[in-house]
Order: sequence, then C-alpha cells, then structure tokens
Amino acid sequence: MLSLRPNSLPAHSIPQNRLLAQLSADDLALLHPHLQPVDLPVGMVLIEPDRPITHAVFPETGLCSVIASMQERNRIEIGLFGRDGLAGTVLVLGSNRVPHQTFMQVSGAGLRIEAEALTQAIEASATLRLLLLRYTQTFLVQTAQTALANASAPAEERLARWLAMYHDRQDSDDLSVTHEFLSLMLGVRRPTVTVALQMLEGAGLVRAQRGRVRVLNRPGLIEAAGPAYGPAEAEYERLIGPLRRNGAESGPDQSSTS
Amino acid sequence: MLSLRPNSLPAHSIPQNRLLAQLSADDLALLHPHLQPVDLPVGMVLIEPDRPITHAVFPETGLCSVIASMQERNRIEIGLFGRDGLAGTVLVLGSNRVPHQTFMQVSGAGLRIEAEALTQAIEASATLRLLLLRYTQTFLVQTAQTALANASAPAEERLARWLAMYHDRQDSDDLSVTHEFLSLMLGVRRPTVTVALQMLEGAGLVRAQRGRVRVLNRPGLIEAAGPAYGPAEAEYERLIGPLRRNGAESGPDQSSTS
DNA sequence: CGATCTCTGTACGACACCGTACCGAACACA
DNA sequence: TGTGTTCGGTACGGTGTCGTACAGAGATCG
Repeated sequence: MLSLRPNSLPAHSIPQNRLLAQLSADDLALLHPHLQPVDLPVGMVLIEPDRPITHAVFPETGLCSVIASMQERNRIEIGLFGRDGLAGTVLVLGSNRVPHQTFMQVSGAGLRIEAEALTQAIEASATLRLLLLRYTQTFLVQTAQTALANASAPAEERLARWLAMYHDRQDSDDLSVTHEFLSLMLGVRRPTVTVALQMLEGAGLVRAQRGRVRVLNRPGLIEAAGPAYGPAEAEYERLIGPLRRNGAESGPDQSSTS
Repeated sequence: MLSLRPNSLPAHSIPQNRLLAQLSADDLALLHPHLQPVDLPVGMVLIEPDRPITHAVFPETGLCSVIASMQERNRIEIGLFGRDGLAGTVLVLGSNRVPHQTFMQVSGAGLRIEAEALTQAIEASATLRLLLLRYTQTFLVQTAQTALANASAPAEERLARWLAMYHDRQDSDDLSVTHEFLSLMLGVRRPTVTVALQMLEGAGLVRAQRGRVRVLNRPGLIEAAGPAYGPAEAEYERLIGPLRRNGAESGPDQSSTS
C-alpha cells in the first residue's frame, strides 16, 4: 500500500517539514536513520481508526485530514495539517491507536518512521519530546476551535476558515477541492457549499473554478472566517514557529471585482 | 481567591481522584509533598485563558468545564471532567497557557499543585508522565467528539450526551443544572433546552425539576445520546481505568412513567 | 406572609440548512 | 469528435433552531 522511494533520505538536506526543521542536529540525527521517503497519494489512509499504528509520517508536501465519524455516515473533519505537523501524534501521548482516521486530502510526499523507532526517540530525547508535545497542544487547540465553529458559526464562516487553513499549508494560491469534498469536511450539504462559495466570490475574496478555488484576498478571507480562525494558528507560531511560507502574501489589491 | 484548608493532605488516604489513585507509591510520593487540599466553589476559575498557569488541580469532587470562546459572546464547552481528570493538562504538553477557560461548574474540592512542581515531577518520572499524557489523549478524543456532535447531532442528542457525561462523573443520579446553563454549554437557545428536556422526560429517561435533573434510565439516556457518546469514554477506560463509580447503575426498571 | 428574584414553559415569525432531485457544464478518454 | 463521467448550479418543500418576548411556578428573604 505504501510506495517507498528507492533511495534513502539525503544526508543533510533541510526538511520541508516544519517540525523536523525545528529539531536540533542531535535530535535530527536520532530520527534520521529511521526516516524513509514515501509518496502520499490522494486518499491514502495514514492512520486507520482504532487500529494499532505501525508508522508515523512527517508530511513534506500535501495535506492531511483528521476525521471523526459516528457509524458509516456522519464523517467530519476535526483538524488538518500538512508540512506543519505529524500523522501519529497519539504515539507522543503514550497510546498506539485513536478512534479517528487520518488520510491524504491533497497528494504529496513525506517521511515516515516506524512507530517503535519514534517512541524510542521520544523517550531518549526530552527536547524532541517537548517539540512534539507542543505540536500536539496546537492540534488540540485546532480541534477545540473546530468544535466552537461547528457549534456557532454559519456555513460561510466555516468555509472561509477552512480555506484559510488550507491556504496556510501550501505555497500556491490555488486550492484543489471540490464542493462535494468541502461539504464532507464541513458537515454541510453540497449545495450549501456552492452558495457559501458564491458569497465569498461575490465579495471578491476567492475565485472558484471546477475543482479549484483561488485565493484572491487572504486578509479578507480571514476576516470572513470570523474569530474561530486565529487562536490555533497563534498557538502554533508561539510554540513552534512560523506556520506559513514567508512573504508571498496575496493582498486585497488585485480584487477589482467584476 | 483560593481558600485553602488548614491542614495538609493526610498521609495515606486513597485519593478520590482517578489519576492520583492510579499512581504507583513512588509517583504519589513524588507529588504528595506538593499537593494542597483546596475548596472549589461554583464558578471558580481554575485556568484563566491565555494567562500563564500557576497551579494545576486534581479535583476530588465537583465538575469542571473547559470553555472556548470567540470574543465576548459565543462561549461553548469543549470538554468536561471531574475526579477523572486534571485541570492543567497543558503543562503536560510543554506549554504554560491555553486559549481556553476552565472553571467549576459544580462545587467540590480537590488537590492543587504548583505548576513548577508538577512540571518537575513529570520530567522526573516517566510513568507519571505517561499517565498524564494518556489522560490528555482521552481529553483530546472528548473534544473531537464534541466537535462531531456540534456539527451533526440535534440538540436533543447533544443534551443527552452532556447529561450522560455529567452523570459519569458524580455519584448521585441528581444533576444540578439549570436550562440556562445547559444552553450555554451546548451552544443552543434556552427554550431549545426546555423542549429537548421534555422529550427526554417524555421518554422516561430523566425527571426534570427546577434546577435539577434526575437520571432515571441511564442506558436509555446513552442510547438517546447517539454515537457521539462512547468513544471518549471507551478511550478513558482503555488507557486509564474505570471512569464511573462501581455498581449503582440506574436501570430502566423504576420508570413506570406517570 | 408578601415582595422579589430566579428559573421554567410557551408563543410566533424568521431563516439557515436539510434531503432530494434534476440538468447543464466541464473534463477525460478513446 | 463523440461519449461517458464527474462536478457545479438551481429548485422545492420540510424542519430545527434562532431571537425575542412574556407569563406562571418555585425559591428566598425580610
């Protein structure tokens, strides 16, 4: 199921993954022998719900969704991450399974490590453990903000929040998503997504095309997301470091509206 | 603000707090000198949002709510705990503040410890750390289930879930809550709570009185809560131990309806 | 025992979102 | 260039929840 790349990790390349990039040379050396490059195609399940975890993955590109579901229907996203995070935080928390599913929402690549190896490294290095614990803290805040948004924010705000979070985690302003998919993530009907997206487009914040949403005015989008966006991102920057790529802000200028 | 009891902790009493009760003698000895009995009156704020934490608290009785809020309005509960948990899990995660508020929803008593002392104990003992990390994991799952319920469960299910969770954490079948309060916790209108409660009462699951809800049929209540109740509780029992008091199940028998 | 306050029950219009269904538009592939 | 498939826009009635408002029921206290 996992298609590994032939050669092993280059010795001294700077990882794209924010967590790995934050590590000291010693800590990186601790993990390095166990890290294996791996392709992460769309739809690939990184963490199976309620099953013992065999590997953790540090994404370098692409986007992962964490999904909680009651029974078959009623799947909903409780958090997402990309190169800022790690699939398998539960290992840091001293367990080996979770009732949630983690899968690739946008294809990419990453570095995977065996659960056993990661656990041992965490026990061996307090600084590595601290970093991963802090990341877990930011994810907990993200989940809490999701609970908050789900309870009281209208569909349009939740959509804007999701787009902003997605945008944080990739370089391009073009996001690859279908309405169908967004409706699943946000727990609303597909037509509700269509209408909400039209609102955002009417305000000149995004431009929607088939299977694609282009962010035109990021500050405006964040404003449209309401107060549910922000706290989790601030927590990340406080505890870990910069979340987004540097510069390359997509300002409100070019939105001369139609 | 904290009213301490005069004398310090009795030397060899068995703690009511589930986490403390799970500790080995060594780990308990590590914490013991720093534990201070403290009263926890209704409304007392244990964790102030976005402020450095000075103390953690292990509740022995009573109930705590963790609240996320955007701006002034729009407060909502993301999790709750009592003697099964700990106020200040963020210390375990290597940070010293959270954007959430933790306060006493039902008065009780507990044991508090200075943040510094708890942090040092966690660093000193891997087994203590493991237990507290695992508790954090169960709380993360609880928050995720809350996000799920908020997104897709109708008010009646969410109410039933909340009542069941509250019931888990105290001995009596009488829960002290007002509709007003429940509406705040669930993020719905107060009249919505009134109607939902009448539904549950009509089904013989609970008996509502002024400021009080008596659980008549716990299994029925859990069924009414839908699939959003269960996973977090299962996770607790798997990772930590029994959540509820032993025995004393309130069965469906005595509900001969009126 | 009456005054007062809190809590609960009820009402009514407004509206966001639901479930479902259908059709055109864009794309992919041969 | 034609054909099948996915994706997007739109429509309909139904309903759960909202915001607000008000009156009765139960506690509290001088």
